[in-house]
Amino acid sequence: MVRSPCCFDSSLKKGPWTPEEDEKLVDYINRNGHGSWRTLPKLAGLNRCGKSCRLRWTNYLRPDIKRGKFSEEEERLIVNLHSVLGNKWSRIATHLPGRTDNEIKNFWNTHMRKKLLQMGIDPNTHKPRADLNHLLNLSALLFGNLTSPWNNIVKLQLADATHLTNIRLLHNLLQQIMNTSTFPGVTVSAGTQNLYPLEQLLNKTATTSLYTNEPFARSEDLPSQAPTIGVIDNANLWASLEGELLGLNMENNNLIMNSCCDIQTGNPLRHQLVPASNSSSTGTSMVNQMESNANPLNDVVDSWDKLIDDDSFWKDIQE
DNA sequence: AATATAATCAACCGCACTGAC
DNA sequence: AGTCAGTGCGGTTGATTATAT
Repeated sequence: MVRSPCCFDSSLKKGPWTPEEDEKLVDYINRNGHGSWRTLPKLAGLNRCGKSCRLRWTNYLRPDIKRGKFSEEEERLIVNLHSVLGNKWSRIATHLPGRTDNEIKNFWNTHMRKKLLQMGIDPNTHKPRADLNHLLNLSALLFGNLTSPWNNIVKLQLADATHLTNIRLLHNLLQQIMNTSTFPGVTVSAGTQNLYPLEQLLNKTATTSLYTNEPFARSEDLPSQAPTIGVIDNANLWASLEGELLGLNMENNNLIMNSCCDIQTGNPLRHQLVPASNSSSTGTSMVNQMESNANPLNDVVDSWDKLIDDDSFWKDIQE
């Protein structure tokens, strides 16, 4: 189509609006409504193109605009919405009363992108960052070791797990590991058996028995299940896995993640998060237990989507 | 205090979409 | 069905402000 001629009219003013111009625009719209944006500037006595007037009004002068810092709740909502809708700023804005698409876009590009990157999350895909260097750096967060190949349980210990970011990094790291049968950039010794991915990461060598003589972990061999995925049953420790992902605080200082895996496929069968003081236990309390043929950590990531308890939101994304 | 660099965000540009004719 | 005006949207720019050196 032919572009609006006002865009080429060099006699029209551009750049920042003066208070006088703002006043003229607000006065006019309050008295008459905006009507046709193209004709508005002339009627309002403004030497601007209609587009500029519309932008100024919708992004700045509208009376219902909420200004100031984004709340944590708004931040969470933006991340969740963005994970589903992508860069659909105007649609995201419909879920944040008083915020404009432009404001949300700016906020995303200047704050949230950076924040997610620091958390090890790709802001475009909302999945763990794939670059190897980052993942290798994460390994520095992990200490402890691989133990008990015989009972097929891998233990990780995370120092100072009070730091939410570390927990998220751990989740993301594990997801990356579970999705990777051959860890990128790490030499795998010749032979028919893959190294257990976690061991590759930590540059340890697998014992033969882990891969050849070990019975598969079977669900019936494992402790009984907690009924709901993601719910940890000790409220004093942790409200829920979902809550953790959305920023609730953890109060314990050390966690053990027990990960029971199918030794043939490497797929995790379930995970337990238990405080370090209970590390000797493989019991069922204080536990996030999962059983799934799919990667349960995918469920963790997917749960972000499910956290939006808003009918209009779901209607929106089904469109 | 002066300067350089980074962060912020209002505003612009141009393409896409919609509805009237 | 095609054209066009009006409007919406998302990416980008660049002026301003904040922070670091």
